[in-house]
Amino acid sequence: MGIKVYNTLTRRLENFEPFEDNFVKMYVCGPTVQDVAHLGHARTYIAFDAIIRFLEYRGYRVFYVRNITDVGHIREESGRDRILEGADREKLEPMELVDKYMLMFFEDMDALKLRRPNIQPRATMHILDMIEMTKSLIEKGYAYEVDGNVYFDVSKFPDYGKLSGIKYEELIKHRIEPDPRKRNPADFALWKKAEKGYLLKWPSIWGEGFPGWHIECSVMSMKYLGPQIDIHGGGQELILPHHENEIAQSEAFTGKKPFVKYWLHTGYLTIAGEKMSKSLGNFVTIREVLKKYDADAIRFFVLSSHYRSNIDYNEEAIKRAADAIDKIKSTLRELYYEKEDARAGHDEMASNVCTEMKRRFIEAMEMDFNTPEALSVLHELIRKANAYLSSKTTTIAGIDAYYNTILELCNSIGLLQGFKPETEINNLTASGILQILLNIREELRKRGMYDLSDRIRESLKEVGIIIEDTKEGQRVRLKR
RNA sequence: GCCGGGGUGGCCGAGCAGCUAGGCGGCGGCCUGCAGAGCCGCUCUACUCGGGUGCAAAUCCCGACCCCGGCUCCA
Repeated sequence: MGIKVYNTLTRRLENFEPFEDNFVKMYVCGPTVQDVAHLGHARTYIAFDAIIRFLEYRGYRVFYVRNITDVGHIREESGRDRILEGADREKLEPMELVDKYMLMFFEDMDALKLRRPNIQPRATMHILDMIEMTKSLIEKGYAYEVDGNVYFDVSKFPDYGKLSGIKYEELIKHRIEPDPRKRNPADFALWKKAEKGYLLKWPSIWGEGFPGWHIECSVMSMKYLGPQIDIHGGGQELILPHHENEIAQSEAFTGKKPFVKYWLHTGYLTIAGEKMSKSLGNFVTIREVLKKYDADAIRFFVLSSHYRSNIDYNEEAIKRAADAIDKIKSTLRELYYEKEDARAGHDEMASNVCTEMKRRFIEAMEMDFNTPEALSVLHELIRKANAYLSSKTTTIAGIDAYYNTILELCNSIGLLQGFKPETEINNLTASGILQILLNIREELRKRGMYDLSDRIRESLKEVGIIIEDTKEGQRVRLKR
């Protein structure tokens, strides 16, 4: 059937067909590393991670670039630079600050078990490329220099607004006072002159300065992926002006359209209904959440909404996600245990159920990566697997079918990476002392000395080891 | 002001013309020494409001109301 994606550029669902067969060139806008990453960042990068993994699961090869923005960008209303503000705040050199938070960002991404990008280029390592591109845009007549600043002339690019749908009349009536040196209020900076005393600056033919915000993504995308790419992603707030400007610069520079075939944008992570953001101060950092919930729980939470919708973060929602993950693990564990007692032979029923569930899961994911629907199929599969276990008519083939299908589908969107009940269990039972306790407890239960056997169960629970009594004997697992 | 995206059962959240979404919570039953886990059933024909077009509308059209976001740094 093939994958369909919603393209912000056309505002409709399109068949996904990369420029080159099964090779996908993908760029996602990375963070400005001036502070600790929060759950809003996690939302976007997890969503794209699931998309990438699913594409790979379906046989695509994905070359993934995500940048690091380590050049400060001036906030027009305050005239201040975010990285310099951070450096002031923490009494660090600007590059020292950037290094610190970049490394922390990498740690967070790893802790969330995200597939690493093939390249994570830093803006500061591409200043020369940005200067070159800016020069070329001036030569081609798309940009002009005034007093050490270079602006892109929006009037020279008639396609401007095609991504965001903004109209020219709207564009020129800005809400904040535009720089009077611009020819047109809609023009945006490619290069800014550094005022005296400004720390982050580089020499150029226009004098000392620093690049405009948008140029870095154009440069790094084209440098590592070529003039035209398949997918460019980011949060919805980047559509205008960031992505709109990227299109203008890049297409003006190469003359090739489209710069990006499919534009994908994620919804916001909200908290109490409002967008989580640095400036509102209503953020929760990734590492804070990771102290209480693991990567799977956070991922499940994110994927239980569609990537284009907003998700509201609250304790209850993430708790539910963590419970859902536990439930899946518990079923996998049961399947693992049951395999020992299962009969040999074929199991057409089980295998048919698994094939059908897998088909429906893939179908949901192929429809613009509908993870909530895919997860509902996964839930159904779990329920069917549990019912199968209850039926007591299990075969090794049937157990394998359920076990492998569940794990395969989870892995296809990055859930339960590396999960192995056998190692989890072996590690536990490998402990000789635990085994002795279990043996004693079994004996006590045979003799009906439940007060003592329950005490052992309770005490082990206190140290994080859960014992569950079943007809087949005691089962052990670790508390979350 | 202009431009987007929304309003679905107690809560979360898919569906976007006809076919049980799913989860959580609650209730009842089964299983169990108890606990846990699980199974079965019910809660559940719910879709902001008012018109309209269809044999048929949560889904399409028109009009209200409300929420969130972009137009300023932002994933």
